[in-house]
Formats: sequence, C-alpha cells, structure tokens
Amino acid sequence: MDIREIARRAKVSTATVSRAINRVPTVDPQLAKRVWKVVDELGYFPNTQARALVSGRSRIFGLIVSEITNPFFPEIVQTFENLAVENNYEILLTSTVHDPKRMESSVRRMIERRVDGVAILTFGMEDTLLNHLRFRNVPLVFVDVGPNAPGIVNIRIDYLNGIRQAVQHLAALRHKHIAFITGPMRLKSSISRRSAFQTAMTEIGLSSNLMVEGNHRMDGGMRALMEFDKLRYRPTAVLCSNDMTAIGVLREAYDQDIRIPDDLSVIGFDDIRLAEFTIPPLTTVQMSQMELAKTAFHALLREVQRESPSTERTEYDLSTNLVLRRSTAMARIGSQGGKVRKVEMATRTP
Amino acid sequence: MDIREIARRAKVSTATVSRAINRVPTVDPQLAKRVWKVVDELGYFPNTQARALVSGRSRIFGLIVSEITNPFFPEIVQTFENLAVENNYEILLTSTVHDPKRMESSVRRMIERRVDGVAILTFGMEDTLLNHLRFRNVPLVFVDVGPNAPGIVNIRIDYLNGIRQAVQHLAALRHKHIAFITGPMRLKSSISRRSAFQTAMTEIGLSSNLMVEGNHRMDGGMRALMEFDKLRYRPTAVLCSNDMTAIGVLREAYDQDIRIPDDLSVIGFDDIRLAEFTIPPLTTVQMSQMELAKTAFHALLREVQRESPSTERTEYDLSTNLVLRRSTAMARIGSQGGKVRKVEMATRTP
DNA sequence: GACTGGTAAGCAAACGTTTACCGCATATGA
DNA sequence: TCATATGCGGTAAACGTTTGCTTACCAGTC
Repeated sequence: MDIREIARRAKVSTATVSRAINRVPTVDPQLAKRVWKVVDELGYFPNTQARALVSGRSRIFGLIVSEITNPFFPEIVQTFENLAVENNYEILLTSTVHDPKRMESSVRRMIERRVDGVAILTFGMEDTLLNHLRFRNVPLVFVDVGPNAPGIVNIRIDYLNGIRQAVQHLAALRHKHIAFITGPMRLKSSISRRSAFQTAMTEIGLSSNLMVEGNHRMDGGMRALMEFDKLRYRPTAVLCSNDMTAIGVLREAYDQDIRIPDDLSVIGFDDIRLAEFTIPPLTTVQMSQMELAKTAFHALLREVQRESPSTERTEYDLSTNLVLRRSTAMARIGSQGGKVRKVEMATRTP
Repeated sequence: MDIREIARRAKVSTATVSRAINRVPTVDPQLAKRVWKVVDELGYFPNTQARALVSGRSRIFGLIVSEITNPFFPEIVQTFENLAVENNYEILLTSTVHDPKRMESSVRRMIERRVDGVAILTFGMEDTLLNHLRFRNVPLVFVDVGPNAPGIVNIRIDYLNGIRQAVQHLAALRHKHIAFITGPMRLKSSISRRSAFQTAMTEIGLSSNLMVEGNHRMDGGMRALMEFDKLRYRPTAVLCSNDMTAIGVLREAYDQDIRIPDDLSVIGFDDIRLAEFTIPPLTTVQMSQMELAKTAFHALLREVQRESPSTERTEYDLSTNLVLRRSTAMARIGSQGGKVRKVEMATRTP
C-alpha cells in the first residue's frame, strides 16, 4: 500500500496525495478530504525512508550517552523523546559504555542513518570521529567538552555556582574538614567539578587537600569512604562529584555504622530523581537533566531549521544550585567524623 | 558522496561496489580491494534509507516501554542496544508514559519507520493499535499480556516461583502477618503478582487479606506503609509488587523510625540494579531484565530470519527467584511491626 | 473573441541503493 | 576448431516518496 494506491482510489495524482498529506494549502479542500478519506480507510502511513531519501532530511536526531543504565540519563532520554514526538522526530539512541569501539560504531550508525543532528552527552570524543560528523555538516551539540569550533553548539555548565553553595552551606554548619570525592579524572567534567571545589574552598580560606578519586559509581563512593578511615584527620563532611558516588557513601556509612548526617554530612551532585529517596534524602547540587535535554534538543532544532550553515559558535549556559535535604547537619564540635555510633549501638541493642 | 562516486573512482560499476560492500563472495578480490580502498579514502557510509527502500528491511526493531525513567527499563534498553549493535540493527525506542495517545503515536512511529519487529514491554495494548501492526505482518513480542494469536511471541513470566520463595522465606522467619502492596490493578502483571502471592500464602495456610494497592512507584509504597498504621494488626513483613514500591516503604519507614529489618521485613520484586544499594540492601525476587531483553531480541531476530510467516504461536518462559539480602529478619515474637523505635530514640537524642 | 494572469493539478525526474537479468570472456569437451 | 558451459561484471529497473516544471482551466480585461 503506497501513495499510488491512494492516488488511484481517490482518483487524483500522486502529487496531489503527497500535497494533501503534507497539508499544502493550495490543494482544494474537496480533494484533500477525498484523499484523507482513502488514507484513513486503508490505514495508510507514509514511508519515512522514501521521504528521507528524496527530501534529504531523516527527521532523526542522534543521542549519544555513555551508558543508559547510569541514572543520570533516563530523565534526559525521556525528555528528549517527549520533545521528539512533539516535533515529529525520532531519536537514535546510542551508548558508548566507555568503549572506544562503541563510540566509533555510534558515530558510524549516526552517519549511516543520516541523522539531522547529534547531541553528544558523553563527555569527550575523539577528533577523527568528530571530523566524520563535521565533514558532513551534521549539527552537533556538546556539553562542556565541545571543541571551540564554528558550527558546534556547546552547553556550558556553571559548576562553580552550585558547588560554592554546597561548600558554604557546609562551612556555615561549622565544618572544617570537608572532603571531595572526584569522578574519574580522565573526564573533563570531573576536572571541572574538582576545580570548582578547590576554588570554593580557597575562597573561604579552607584547605582542599582532602580529595580521593572515585569513578562516578556507587562502588567508587564506598571505596572512597574507606580511604578516609585511614586518614589522621577524618572529614566531617564530604562532597561528591555525582549522586551515585554519594549513594555509595551512604551505603558504606550504613555498613560501618556511621550515622548520616550526625557523624558525617554528605552532599551529592546532579540531583537525580533518586536523590529524593535515599536514606537519608540527599542534599545535592542540582543540574537539571530536563533543562539540559531541552536545551540540547532545541539547539539541534534551531540548527536544522536555519538555512545557511551556521558559522558562529553558539553557547548556552546551564546553572547549578544546591538543594537542601537531610544528609547534612551541624558539625559536632571538636570532633571528626567516623565510627562513633558503634558504642551507642551497643548500649541500645538488647 | 554515493555509490556511484565510488564506482567512478574505482572504475567499476555500481553493482560491483554494492556487491563488494556487502561482501558477496563472487566478486574478484582484486576489485573488492580497489573498491574498499576508495570507500575508506572517501569515508563513505552507505545510506540506510536507500537500502531499506529497495530491500524492504529497515533493520530497525521497535522497543515500546512504559517510561524510560522507571529503573526497571534502562537495563533492558542497554541489553537490547548491545544486541542491536552486534546484529547491525537499530532500536526505535518509544515510551507510552501511560498515555493512550502516546501509545497510539508509538505504533504510528513504528509503522512509519517500517520497523522489522516490535517488542512491547508495556503490559497491555489496545486491540485496534495491535491490529495495525498485525495487519502489516510485523513480528511482535509481548511479555505476559500478548494475545494468544498465531505469529505473536509471548514471554511468560513465572511469578509464582519467586513469590512462593519469598513468602516461604518470611514464614520460615516466623512471620504470620505478611502484607502485600500491589501494583496498579489495571495492569495484568499486577494482577498476576497478586494472585501468585495469594496462592503462595494459601498453600501454607496463611491469610492473604493484608493487601493495599500501590502504583509501582515510590510514593505508592510510602502511602501503603501509612495505611498499615491504621490497621489493628499491623504486618511484621511486607512483600511489594516491585522494587520501587519497596524503596518507598524503606523511605517511609525511615521517616517513621521503623527499623528495617528489625521491626519490619521488606521484600521487593524485580531486582533492579539499585536494590543492592538501598539501605538496607533489599531482599527481592529477581526477574532478570537482561534475560528478558535477550529473549525478546532473539525472538524478534528469529521471526525476521524465517522466510515463511510463522503460523504457530511461540512462547518463552522466564523464571523468578528470591535473592536474599538484608531487609528481612526474624519476626519478633508476639510483636507486630510498627513504631517502636521512637521511644529508644528519645533516650538517645541529647 | 483573443489575450493575460492566476490558481490548482498532473507529469516525471530524482533521491541512493539492490538485484534480476544479460552479455562477454575464458575454459572445457568433442 | 567450434559449440557449449561457467563465472563474473555491468545495465537498468525498482523501491515510495517529493517537487520543479508544465499544463489546464477559469475569470477578467481590452
């Protein structure tokens, strides 16, 4: 069943059917109605591949993420998809799972399907791959790590604002030994977060030498907390490079009977949906995934709709903000964080 | 840059280029090498829309889920994608967000993009929509709720096995008052889980009248726990229709100072990745998302590869199993679950 | 009545592949 | 030497749309 079948039955030409379906205003309302009647009767749906072939637009946007199972992304994917249906686009979702081969295959898939644009949310991409895309004039949106080249849209994240709020919140609660668990240091975003932390600490005259490297996953947070135990001056508060790390800290603290927030204050980063439901609910720096997705999508849409290939480099800004929940508390005077609870437990347990 | 350009430069016909690229064995190795050389030099990638148009296969599988932000799905999507890249397929991911309009648009998008098959993981679909797909002979995979019709693959979940294990585990821990928080009762899967619970309870002579309806989300679990407070005989253990509900219970228990598992044992269902990292780690019934995704994908692949449109109805089985973690404990003799801790707290707080 | 201008519909080319079919060259057997 | 078989490469049709150009029709003008 194709457009010709419709044309035959509606006794018009295929051109008219095409125009009617695409709601071209010059077609006579009578004819259009006749066409639509047949279309509905037969349950006809236009073939997008044929459309794409002749029009040169696939109406597909690529979305490259690092891994779909990272709770940071589902919200983004969902928002992206919502916008896609609103605008008659499809999403080609691809994940690199931190594997260069997969990154390469992602790019290949994008090109083979002739996507109209790609949002790259994977914090880094090899130049040769990037060039494949650039060479074909595919509109590109990066977050944070895009090369500073014409025709590439960058979404810049203002890490400092939220992290400063977090640090100052802890300082106001009398914390002096504030630790930071970084992300994997090969990631630009990890580096940015860490230097925001250092800046914020220095600003208020605190030392930022209490740092250990995590991996943006829960086990990294767990291990980091164990690292702190070995230290002479244990932190009374810890800021994490993302929420998953913080959740790992919460979990390890539970195992070690370190009470959160009484014995240790914890702050995360990202504000994933789950942060509201941890135990205790996690105070964290919000970086809105919805905003991020919206910005990326609309940037792509804008690039696609402009006729002349954009030459200036576009930037968008995304701010971050502390959201207070229940994982921080006043530092206990003169004390360090750590295993204090075990004793109390002993008195309590029957 | 197209196949003709390659042909011109390699001084062969487009047919030969096509054959070389598709690794048809009859083409002379010399020629093939020449073709590949040009292909690599120019960075040529075949246009999948043109391929799809002439071959009649899009090499796209549809994947309809209810919402991507539900932590049950990312694992499935990831597995699906991994299999897709292995087999040179793409995924058209679509979510219904529990909206009939979106369900309809999902189906339309699948048809317009001419997917080679659809996995429907959304626990139910209207008949008229279903017929659009069936009419076009699109291979379909359902979980649990597929109509019992020829050509439709169903993955049947053995809820009873896992739920029986859960119930018997609780019974062995001396629990008598075991509650169940259902999912939304318009879902077939919710009904199946509930009746598995009833069966398992009846089998061992326990009454299964302690049930309240949840919504498969955290807030549903929280509300359900509050419901129990109003009861004369409060449960000492609660089984949840999914893990998100259980996480809600954990969270509400934390707010009410109900200790898990000391005061209340909690068991979830699904075993999402997160279940290992709740506080305390959640004992739950595992229904492997990876297995589910693999089964669905391979079923689709099989349907696509067979030449004659399958006429017999295919079924696959997926079993469920209890995985023990730390959210269950011995029932306290003669006691009911509930707010006992608050008193102790009072003695502890300075 | 002939011409012009405007509007709406139709014709046919084009998009980038795959593949059925054909033809040519070489090998094979008589 | 010639007829036939074999194998490989090329020609061109086909896939289902969109859209530039042409045509047809009608009304208005002189």
